[in-house]
Amino acid sequence: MATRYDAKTAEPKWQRAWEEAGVFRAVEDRARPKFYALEMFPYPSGRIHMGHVRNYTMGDVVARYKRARGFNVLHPMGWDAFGLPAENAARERGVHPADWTYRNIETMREQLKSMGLSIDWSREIATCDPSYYRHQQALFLDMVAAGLVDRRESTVNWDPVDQTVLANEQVIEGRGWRSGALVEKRKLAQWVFRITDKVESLLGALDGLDRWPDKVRLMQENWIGRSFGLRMTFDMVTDAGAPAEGLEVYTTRPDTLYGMSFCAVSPEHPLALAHAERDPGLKEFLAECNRLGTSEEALEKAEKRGWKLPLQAKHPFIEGRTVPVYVANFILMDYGTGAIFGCPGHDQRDFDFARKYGLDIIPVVAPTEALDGDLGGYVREYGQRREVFTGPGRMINSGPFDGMTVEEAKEAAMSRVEEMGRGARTTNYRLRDWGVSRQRYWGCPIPVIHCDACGIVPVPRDQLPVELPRDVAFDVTGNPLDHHPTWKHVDCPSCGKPARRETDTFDTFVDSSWYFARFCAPQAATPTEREAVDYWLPVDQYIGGIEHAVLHLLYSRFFTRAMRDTGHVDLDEPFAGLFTQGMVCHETYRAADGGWLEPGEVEIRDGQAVAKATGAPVETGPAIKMSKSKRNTVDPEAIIAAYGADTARWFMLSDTPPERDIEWTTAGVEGAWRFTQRIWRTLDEARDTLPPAGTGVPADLPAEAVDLRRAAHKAIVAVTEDIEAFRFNRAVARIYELTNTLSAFRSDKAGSGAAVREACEILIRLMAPMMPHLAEEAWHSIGHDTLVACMPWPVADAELTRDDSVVIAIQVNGKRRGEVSVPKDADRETVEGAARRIDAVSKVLEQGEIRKVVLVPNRILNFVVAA
RNA sequence: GCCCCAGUGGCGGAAUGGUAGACGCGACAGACUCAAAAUCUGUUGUCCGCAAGGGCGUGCUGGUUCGAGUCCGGCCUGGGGCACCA
Repeated sequence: MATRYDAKTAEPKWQRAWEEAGVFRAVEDRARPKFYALEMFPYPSGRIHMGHVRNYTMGDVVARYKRARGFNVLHPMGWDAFGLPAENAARERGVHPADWTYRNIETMREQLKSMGLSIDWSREIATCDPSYYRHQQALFLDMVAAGLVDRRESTVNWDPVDQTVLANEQVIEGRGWRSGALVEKRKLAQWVFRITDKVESLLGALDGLDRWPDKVRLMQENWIGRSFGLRMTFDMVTDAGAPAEGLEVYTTRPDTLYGMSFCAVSPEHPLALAHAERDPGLKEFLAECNRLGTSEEALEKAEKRGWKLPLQAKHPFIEGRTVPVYVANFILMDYGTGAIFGCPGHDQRDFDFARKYGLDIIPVVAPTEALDGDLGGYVREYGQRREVFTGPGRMINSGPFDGMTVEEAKEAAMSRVEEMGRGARTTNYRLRDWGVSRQRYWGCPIPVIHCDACGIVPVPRDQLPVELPRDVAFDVTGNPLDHHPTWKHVDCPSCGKPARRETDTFDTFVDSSWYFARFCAPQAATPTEREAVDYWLPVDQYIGGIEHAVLHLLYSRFFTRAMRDTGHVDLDEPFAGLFTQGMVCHETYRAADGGWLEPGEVEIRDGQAVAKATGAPVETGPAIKMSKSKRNTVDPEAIIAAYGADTARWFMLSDTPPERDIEWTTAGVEGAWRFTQRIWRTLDEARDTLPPAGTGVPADLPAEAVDLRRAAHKAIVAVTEDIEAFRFNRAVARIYELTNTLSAFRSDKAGSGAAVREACEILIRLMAPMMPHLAEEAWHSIGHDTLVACMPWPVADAELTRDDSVVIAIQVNGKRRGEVSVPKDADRETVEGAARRIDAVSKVLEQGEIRKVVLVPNRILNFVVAA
C-alpha cells in the first residue's frame, strides 16, 4: 500500500488517460446545454509565468465543474502570437520572429499541458499562422465594404523607439506602453476602425452585461466618456473692429454663458496655426506647447499659459460685450471643437487662467448659503478665493436666467442659442476611432494595394492570405516589410499596372478581437462557421487580467458588432460573463549594492534574509507583482517539478479571493503540498474498511455515520455555491473542513463503511476541478475504473443538509449572554423558556423590566431590558 | 483635481443587518523518536482572573436599529482608474 502520493508519476499518467479518452474534445451537441469557458490567451513570450498558472487554474476549475454539471463544455487554448518582442528577439539575437515564436509556443504548450488543464487542444490556434490571419484579412475586407473602415490622415502618437504609431489607449502617461519612450505627435495616413459609429451601442449595452464586474463596466463607461452639451458659434471681430470668421466652441456648461470672460483655442486649432504664420511669437509659443505634447502633465500641472490673439469674441446675449481670444495650452484639439469659452467663475482651470492674465471673474451661480446671506459681499470677495464653486445652486448675474437652477439655466441657454441659430445641442464622446496601422513586420499584413491610377484597391479574395515574406532584414529601423526588395511590388489587381502593397500590419489588438469566435470552428474555410458560432457563442465565462478592462474588451465588443454587420456572427456581446483575477505577487530582495535577488537566491538565517551565495544580509521588500525587472519571480515549471501541478493549482485557489492580488510564499506552497498528502493519507487509511465500489448506503446507520453523511452533503451544497460565485478560497476551506471531519471519523465503526465510502467519493469529486490528478488517483485507489473527469457532480440529499435542531444565541440588550439548542423552527415560548433557564441570562433579566423580546427564528433571541 | 474600491488576530482571510475571527499559514505546548524531520493531539484576538467568569475589540467619529464589520453622514489611511475632457 502506497503511503505517499507521487505527483510526478501520477500526473502524466492521468493526463495521458484524459487525452486517450478524448475527454475534453468539444463536439457540438444541440441536445445539451453548452458552456464556453475561456481564459485570455497568452502571448508566447517564452515560458509560462505564475499569472498564467493562476488564470488557467481558475478557468479550469470552472470548465471541469461545468462539465460535471452536464454542460457541453468548450475550453480551448491558443496563442496571441504576433507582436513586438518577436521582432526585438530578431534584432537582438538574430533569430527569425517566426522561429522564435513557434519555439516559444512549443515550450509553453508543454508547460500548460503539465498543469493538467481540461483543454481541447485540437482547436489550438496561433494568430501568426496564415491559416488564422487569412481570415482576419477577409474580415477586414468585409468591414471595408460595410463602411466600418476609413483611411485617414491624422495626428498620431508616434513612438520614436519602436518606430510605430500608438493608439491613445497605448499611450500611458505620455509614454509608449511597451517601449516607455516619450511619445511625439505626427501626421500619418492610417487605417482606422470606426469604433465611434458603435459608441451608443457599446455604451448602452454595458447595462446588460450583468455578469461583468461593475468596475470594468465603469472603466469602459469612463473611457467612452459621453457628455451632453452645446456646440455654438461666436461672432468675431478683430481688435481693430473688423469682422472675422466665427469661432465654434463646445461647452457642457451653457448655463454659465453670462460669466464668460474669454475664449480660447487649442495650439493645434486652425485659427492658432493661421495666426502663427504672421506672428513669430505665437509660432514659438505653439512650438513650446507641442514640445510638451501629451506628456509630463504633472510637471506643468499648475502652469496654465496662453497667447492672446488679436481677436474679440462677441457675447451672444449681451449687446456690445466682447471678450479676448487666446491660444491656451490646456485646450485639447481632439475633444469637442478644440475651442472653448472660459467662465472663470465656475471652472478651476478657467479661474487659474483668468487670475494669471487679469481677466474678469464673474460668479453666476451662488450656493444657497450665499443667496440667503450677503450676496453682494459674496460676489465682491469671490475673485479672491482659491477654489471656484461648481456645486448646484441658483443663477445670479445672468439677466433672464437669474434665480434658475443650473439645470434650468442650461436648458434655457441652449434653447436660446438654438433659437438664435448660433448652435445646437450635441452629444460628445471622449472615445476616438481605433487606428490599426503599425509599421511592423511581425503582424498581420493589411490586405490592400496602392495603385497610382486606381487608388486603394483591396486584395482580391482569391489571393488571400497576403503572407508575410520570410526573408527580411531586421538591422534597419522602421518597417522591415518596407525595406524588402520585392514583396511590396505587385501589379494592380484592377488595372494591372505596377503598384505597391500596403506595408503596414495590423495592431495586434485586432488579432485578439475575434479569436474567441475562431475557436468555435478553427478549421473552417471562412472566418467563422455560422452553425458553430451560433451554438457556442457567447463565451459564457471569460477570465483574464484587469489590465485588459478597456482595450481588449472594448475592441472585442466592437469587433463582434462589426462581425454581425458583415454576417459572421449573430450577436453583439462576445463575453456574457467576465471575471478579472488579481495579480501574483512576491516579496522582493535587494542586496546592499542595490541589485535585486531572485527568491531562490535568498534564505533565512536566524530570522534574517541573506544571500545564499555570500551570506550577506538582504533587504526584504513588500510583495509586489512578479516581474523580471525586480527579479521576484518564481518559475512554474520548477514548482510543478518539485510539488506537482495539483499543489500549484491548490495554492492558487486557497486563501486569497480570486479577484485580489495573491502573494506567492514558500510556506504557502508547502502547506498546499502537505494537504495533498493529507488527503491521500486520509483516503488511504479509510480504504481497507470500505465496502466495494457501488455499494449503496443502508438506512440503518450509527448516529456518527449519519453525522458524517450530513457533513459530506453539506459540503456539496457549500462548495457548489462557492464555485458558482467564484469564491474558490471558500470552496477550498469547505474541502478542508470535510477532510478534517473525515480524518477524525473512526472509520472502523461497525456498520459505517458505506457512509465513509460515500464521504470519500464526495470529497474526491468536490476537489476534482481543483486537483484533478490527485482526484483521479484517489478515485482509482478506492476501486473505480472510471475517470472522475467524466463523473457527474455529486448531488446533495436535502434530508441530510437540513438541520433538525439549531443553536440560538441569547442576547440581553444586544449583548450575547448565552446560547440554547432547540428544535428547528421552535416557537417563541420554547426558545424564551430555554433562554430564561440560563443563569447568566436570568441574573441580568432580574435587574430590570423586560420591554420587548425580539426573536429571529433559528438565529437569535434578544431581550430588551430597561434598567 | 474627479470617479471607484478597500481598511477585521502575528499573516492570508471568513461572516443573507442577528453568536466577529470559518478555513489555512505561523507560533506555543504535548505525543511518537536515541534525535530530528514527517505525522498526530491540544492551545492561540486582547485585557483582568487560579478558575468560573467578565471587560474591551472589525481605521477614526457621529447616526439609524432591539441589534452594525455589514446601512447612512463626516473624516483618516491605502490601492486602482481617469485627467488640463470645456
